[in-house]
Amino acid sequence: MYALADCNNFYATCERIFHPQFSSKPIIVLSNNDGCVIARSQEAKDLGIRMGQPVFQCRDVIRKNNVVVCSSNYALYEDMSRRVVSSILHFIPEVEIYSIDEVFFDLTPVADCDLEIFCRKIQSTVLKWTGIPVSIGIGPTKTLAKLANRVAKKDSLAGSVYRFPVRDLDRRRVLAATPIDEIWGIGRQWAKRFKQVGVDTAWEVVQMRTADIRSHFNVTVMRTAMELSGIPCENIESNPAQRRSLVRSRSFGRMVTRWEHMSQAIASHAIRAAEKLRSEGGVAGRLAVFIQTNRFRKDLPQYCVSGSCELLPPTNTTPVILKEAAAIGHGLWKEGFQYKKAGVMLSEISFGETQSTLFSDRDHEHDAKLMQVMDLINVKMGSDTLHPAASGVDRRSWSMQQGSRSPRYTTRWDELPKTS
DNA sequence: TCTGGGGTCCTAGGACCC
DNA sequence: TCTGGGGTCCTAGGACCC
Repeated sequence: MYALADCNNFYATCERIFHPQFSSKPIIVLSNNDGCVIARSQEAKDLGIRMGQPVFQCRDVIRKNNVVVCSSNYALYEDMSRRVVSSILHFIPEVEIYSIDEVFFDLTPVADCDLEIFCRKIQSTVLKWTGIPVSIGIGPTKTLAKLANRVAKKDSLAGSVYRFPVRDLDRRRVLAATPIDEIWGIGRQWAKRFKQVGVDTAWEVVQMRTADIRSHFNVTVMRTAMELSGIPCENIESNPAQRRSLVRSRSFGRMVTRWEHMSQAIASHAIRAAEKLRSEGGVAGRLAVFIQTNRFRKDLPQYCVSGSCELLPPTNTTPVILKEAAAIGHGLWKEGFQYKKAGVMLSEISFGETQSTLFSDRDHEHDAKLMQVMDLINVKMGSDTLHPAASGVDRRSWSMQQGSRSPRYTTRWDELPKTS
């Protein structure tokens, strides 16, 4: 049996923990640049504020209902997430961290216990230790655990923990009550295709012949269908597969029209990407840079391009990546457009021993030492304490906007919560 | 005026090989 | 008039997830 623990309204809950005065108010958290709504408390959901909705579209609702608006604070959410996971690890030896607010685990080690009572114990402990309410779904496959989790959240009788039923009749009832587009792995496009062939619920998916699903869809959808009928196709991945690519990108706070600013932004993304790669001990064999205008401004000329180059030998050295990124970016740059976004992608990532090259003029030992010192200083004194000048000193003309970010209460000494 | 960021997997089609 | 069969590798694009 599998379980999925999912934090309720995670980002909104994190904000509330440190601002108890918001506990009864509707509260939303915005994406980077304060653009879209990416998390809502129950009260905000009840007001009809949609997930992913641009915030300017719901200004009226926000004003009329005194909705509390927060910029996103990932330093805080990531640290709270870590605390939730370590609380769960007190009960179960291995978990799969599926996302910042979801954890899968295998219940085989505790098969003798009453699984619901066991999960309720986890639930109450996480709440006590972190302040975060979690809902837990239990099922014979990950897809069914996910489905059970949805019931745990919606059904007030479930009390935040729900086990997918064993009896055929109950099984059928729960599956029939699950609309096609709420199944994990079935998004908008597949849901549309299912509806076209007259399939609207999870129960109807289970009734289909696998061969028919395979021919109408693909193997991913077929696996989902099998999981719905109780045949596991996915295991718990407690050792996450090593990453294959890494992206750092941001929309600009204001439109960028000068190469000077664009080059700073590209440099800054390249620096962050290389830093992240080093922190994981990888090297990249390919580098790509992209720049874009604002796709929502149909009235403005659009320009959306990317370029890439091989990194030989594969590297994680900032100056090397920086130099290549600047060259690619400069090749893409065209005057006369208003740019909205830029980013850097590292791919063909490998770990451990890598093939060297005969004709390199770089002193790799020296590079490694330099990067180590730079990373050490930035970890100790705060990120960006030491950085190449290419990313600029005054970044106001392109850096993102965050009107109301809460302090990084749990990860910065100078932002600790104060009591009086 | 204002619209996020970061990933994975699968498939089809083209280039190329013998 | 009539022009094969069987592979691999790479890339772009589409789907999904949070």
